[in-house]
Amino acid sequence: MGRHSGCYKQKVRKGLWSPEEDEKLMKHIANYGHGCWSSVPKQAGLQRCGKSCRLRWINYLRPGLKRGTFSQQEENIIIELHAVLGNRWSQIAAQLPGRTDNEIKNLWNSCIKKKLRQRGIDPDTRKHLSETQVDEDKALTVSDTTPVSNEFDIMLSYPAMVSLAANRSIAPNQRLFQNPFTEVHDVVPSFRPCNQIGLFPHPQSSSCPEATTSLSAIHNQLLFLNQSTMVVDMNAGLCSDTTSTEFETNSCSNLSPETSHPRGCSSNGGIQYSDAGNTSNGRLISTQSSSGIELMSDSSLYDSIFPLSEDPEDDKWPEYLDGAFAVSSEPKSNFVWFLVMIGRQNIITG
DNA sequence: AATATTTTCAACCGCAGGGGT
DNA sequence: GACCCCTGCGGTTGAAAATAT
Repeated sequence: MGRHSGCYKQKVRKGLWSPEEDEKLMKHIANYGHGCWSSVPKQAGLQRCGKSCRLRWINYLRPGLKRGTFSQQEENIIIELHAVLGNRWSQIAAQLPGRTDNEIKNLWNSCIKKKLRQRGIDPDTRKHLSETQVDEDKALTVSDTTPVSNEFDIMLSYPAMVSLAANRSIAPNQRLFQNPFTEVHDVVPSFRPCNQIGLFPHPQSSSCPEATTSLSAIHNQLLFLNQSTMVVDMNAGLCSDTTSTEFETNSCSNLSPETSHPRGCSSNGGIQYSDAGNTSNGRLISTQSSSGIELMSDSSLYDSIFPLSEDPEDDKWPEYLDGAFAVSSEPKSNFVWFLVMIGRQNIITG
């Protein structure tokens, strides 16, 4: 099972692609499409295996690919999504149009990991590194004295916001996006990331405070979100009849429950959860199977996430969140928005 | 300017799942 | 159910480029 053919059957070129090879591949796909990748090299006159052609196309030749360095916002999104999805690069890439999973993986391994360590965060466990560990990392990269941007600081605390939202321990008019390692004690004294949630343990808050209320459905969702058992149909987005464009183009402050909440959607809205047995080797298995856990038994997920609120203050919530998700031109995925709205929901109902 | 070291990133590799037979 | 083929994913490698000495 699984042994890919082609590369073993004949002598194939390896290594970097020449411009001539690129041209052949592009011409072939432009004329005939890729069809079955295993037959592409032969048809295109390339001495490569189909797998190599596919990779070259996806990672380099495919139209619509962004080139160049990642923007700060893109980095932020990657950090957020990695906090929830882990090394599911393809799913992260699906939220960043024009970026490939390979690119994102490389960025994470070469750049973001380093930055996180320099901020005292273990990129793998998301736990705070000991002082000595931080010192070691800094010593290893002593040449890199560039201060981390404010935006980066802000986004480092985003997972904490999600965690915080789950604990319902912050009032709407409090600043949400603090650097958890420098300002949190002064500005948001009630900030208590909970290890039970586990997204962003505060260095001085190793124990989870007692639950202020019984676990809400949303809290449960957050627990799910933080586990490898989450299954999200990224392609479906949040709602079949609500395009991502709607989120991308609407100013957050204009988002009212009536006009923008995707009411009338199917109850799962493209998001399913499965039990732990539905993952394999850390991979997600998208499933509609009946074994999936239905999140809300008597109301839709959307009713929970996007409640009809009587409080006009509620609709200002997106404004509070703008600090982290500068609205506007940057693509804002439904999934990222989903995370934001989970936080919003908890605060509203908290 | 030459060399050593580090970083970046394109590409490879092996594995797993899906679909067809 | 077993086998084969194909695609897709994530970890890893290693050459090229950048930077330091």
